[in-house]
This record gives sequence, C-alpha cells and structure tokens, in this order.
Amino acid sequence: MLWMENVGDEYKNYLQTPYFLENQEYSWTIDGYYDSSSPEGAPSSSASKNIVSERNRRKQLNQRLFALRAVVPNITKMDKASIIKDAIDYIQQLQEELAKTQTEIMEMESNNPETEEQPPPPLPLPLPLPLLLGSHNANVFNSTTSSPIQLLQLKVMPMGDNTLLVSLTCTKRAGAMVRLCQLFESFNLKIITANITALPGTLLNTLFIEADEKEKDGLKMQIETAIAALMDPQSPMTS
Amino acid sequence: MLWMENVGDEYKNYLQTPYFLENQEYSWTIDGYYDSSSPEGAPSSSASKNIVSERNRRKQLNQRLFALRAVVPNITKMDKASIIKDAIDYIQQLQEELAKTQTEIMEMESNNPETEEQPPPPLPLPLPLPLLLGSHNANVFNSTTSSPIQLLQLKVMPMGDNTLLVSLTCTKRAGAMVRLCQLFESFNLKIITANITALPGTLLNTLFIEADEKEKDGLKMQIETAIAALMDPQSPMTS
DNA sequence: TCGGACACGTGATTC
DNA sequence: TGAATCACGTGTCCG
Repeated sequence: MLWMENVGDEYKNYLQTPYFLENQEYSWTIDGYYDSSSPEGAPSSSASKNIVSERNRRKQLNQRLFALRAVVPNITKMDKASIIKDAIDYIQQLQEELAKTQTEIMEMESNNPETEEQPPPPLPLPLPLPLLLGSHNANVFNSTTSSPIQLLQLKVMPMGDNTLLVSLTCTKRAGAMVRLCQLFESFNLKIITANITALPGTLLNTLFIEADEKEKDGLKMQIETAIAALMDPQSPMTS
Repeated sequence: MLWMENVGDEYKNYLQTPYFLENQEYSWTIDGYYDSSSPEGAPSSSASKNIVSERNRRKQLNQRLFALRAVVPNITKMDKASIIKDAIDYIQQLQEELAKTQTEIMEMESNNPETEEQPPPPLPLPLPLPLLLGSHNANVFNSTTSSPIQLLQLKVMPMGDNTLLVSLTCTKRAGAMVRLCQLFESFNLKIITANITALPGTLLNTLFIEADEKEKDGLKMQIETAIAALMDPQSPMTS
C-alpha cells in the first residue's frame, strides 16, 4: 500500500465532493513560502494558480491509475510502475485469448455449417466475424479499425517438401497488419518463414508453412475461410 | 507529443551511455543549495544519490507508460492521463468481447458435443465463465505471453530525402509480430514501406519513414525508447 | 543507515 | 496571456 495511504488522504478530500471547495487551507504556506505575496484582493497570485493546477493534475493521474488497477486482476505489487506493467501483461493475455477463442469459433462454424438451424430465440446470432476481430465496437472514432479490408488476391498452394505457400494481397487499412499477424499467430502453424510488406496502398503477405500431405488440404481450407471472414464481404475476391 | 520531446532530452543522457557518469555537473548547485556539503572524496553526496534515484524512477515509469500506449490501439491524445484512460476502456472492451465469444463457444459445444475430435491440439478448454473475469492469473498455458522479447539489433538512421530507416532484429516470441505492428501503427508515422520477415528463431523488421530534418532526431529517440520499453530489460541491447 | 516510493512546489514549454 | 502538461529536485516516510 505504501503510497496509497497518502493517496487516500488526498482523495478523502476529493472523491466525496465533486469538486474540492476552498482548498485555501489546503495550500497551507510552507514555512511562509507564499504568505508574503499578494497582499490580498486578488488571491490568485498566478503562481499558486499553478500549484493548485498541478495538484489537480496529480490527483487525476492517480485516480486514473487507481481505476486501471481496479480493472486489472492479480495486481501483485501496488507499485505505480508495477500497476502499469501488470496492465500491459493483462492486455496482452486478453488479446491472445480473444484471438484463440475467435479462431476456435471459426473452426467450429466451418465444421458444422448446419448449426444455423438451431432454435432461433436464444441464438445470440453468430456474430459476423469481421466485426468481431476488427471491433472494439461502438467505435465512433474508430471507423478506421472497422473500415473493411479488401482482399485483392489469395493463393494457398501446396509445394512439396511438406510446405504450403500462402500468398496474400489486400488493401492496407489501419490495424490491418495487426489483424493479419494475430490471425496467423492464432493458428499455431509451423511457420517456416513469414513476410509482410506494406506499400503505400496495399499489403503483401507471403508465408511458408510446414504441413505434411494429409494436413495440407485442411489447412488450405482453414486459411481461406479465415481470411475470407476477416475481409470485406464486398471484396472482389470473396464474392 | 509535447512531453515526449522532453523525455527524449532525458534519454539522450541514458540510452547512449549505460550509466551517465559524473552527473556532478548536472546536479548543479541552485544558488548554492548543496555546494557546501561533502568537500569531495566520497562523491556520493547522499543528496544527489536521491536525485539520480528519482530520475531513474521517473524514467522507468515513463517507459512503462509508453509501453502501455504501444499495446493499446487508437490512442487519441498523448496525454499521460489519457493514455491510462484509453487503456482502461480498451481492457473493458476486451473483457466484454472475450466473455461474449466464450459463451458463444460454450453454447456451440453444448449443441455439438462431437466437436471434440480434436483433443490433441492446443484447445485451451473454454474456461468457466465466472473464472474468466477474475482470473488470468498465473497462466500455466500462457507463459508465452510473458516470455520476453530480446532485442538483438536496432538501428535508426537518417537517410536524406526526408526519410528515416529503421532496422530492427529481435527474437521471435508469441505475439511479437502483433506487438511490433501495434507499436508502429500507434505512432501514426508516415510509413513509406514496411517489411517484417519471420525466420525460425528471429524477427527482421525494416521500415522507411517519411520525416523532415527537424523531426528526425525526435522520431529516432521516440522509436528507440519505445522499442526499449517493449523489449526484455535484460536484453543484451537494452542494458 | 541506506534505498525505494511517494507527493509536493517550481520553472519551462507549448498551444 | 492563460491554461495545461511536463520534468525536475526536494523532503519524508517506511522497510
């Protein structure tokens, strides 16, 4: 806890009241640092304005940090830096798990296309996948993320020597590279070599995957469907 | 950017030299505050020890904050408080989506119990939902996420024609590519061309960035610190 | 006693 | 100017 106690002391005055009123007693003079100036009248000595401003800034920053700590489970140390670090790790865990579960859903859907004729009522409606991966939804500002990626070209070719060549071209959108990387990483493929090149307008992607003869067809299908799901439904390729 | 420039100024003294030596000139006497004590001999004036300590603490905290910003997409304002706030919102979005997808998986599985024909693959076993929000603790399976990325080589070189060349080599870890992409996308750089190549053990990254002469130094510093923050602290490069 | 973690007041900078 | 943000040095508390 250490510093939180002090923070608590600080918040005791703030959190309960929307705004702290009259903190003039709070800005007590340290050994008469500032008692001299400003005989009175205009109490804002313009220097102590900065003081209170800075105080509020620190307060807000600590509040936010506190809120962050509340959202992240398993905070080990209450250290400021540790809180941020734990948050980072946690975010990465969430991202990874999300990618995993989503690809899992995709696999299940592709394996059981008949799942659509189930009882309509409960059915939360198998979300359109592109929306899922790209989401962080309710994005007013985030139209970039949800802006569709257009698939320009996709080839998945067996190559002999137990390798599969994937060649992909698509339009470049904000977050496109991230989504592509997440997609392929979530596959848990044996990637021999992967290469992504971003040109001004487009994204080129080439990867060599290790797969024995039996796996190839399955993998090919899997990749194609996953990519198709990630891309714009109106894309020239997916139509 | 605002405050990052100052950070750059701060790092100018750190990143290039393992430790800044002889900061006695740096701890210049403010109107002769501390000039009196410690004639010499023991250079650690015990007061300036605190100064350097505090400096490092601030540095680390900013690094962490920067790393946090790298993990969260769609950072709007570079404000410290805003970074934390965006991170909080993002975490809540992730938690929500994860809960959705996992319940979806559970429903699908309960409807199609035969989908278990794939026990051998990773299949992380859909967690019981209540465990979801609270947990993510001590991930047995997820040691990959926390496995550190080691920075093997980093060069940021001005190139004339208003371009900056970034050449990066690091060890390949799960999520490494995703994190790298997020990092660079979050910069909002004018990327002329980017290229990521994944080899069995390592990750090669080359990008050309458009930046006029004035920006170059700032960008260079910014990138170096961001990368350093993303990488393993014990990495041979960051030491 | 030494070091780590913190809040504080201050000056600088930027818009 | 004026408000906002930051880094800095400092004193203090605690293990």
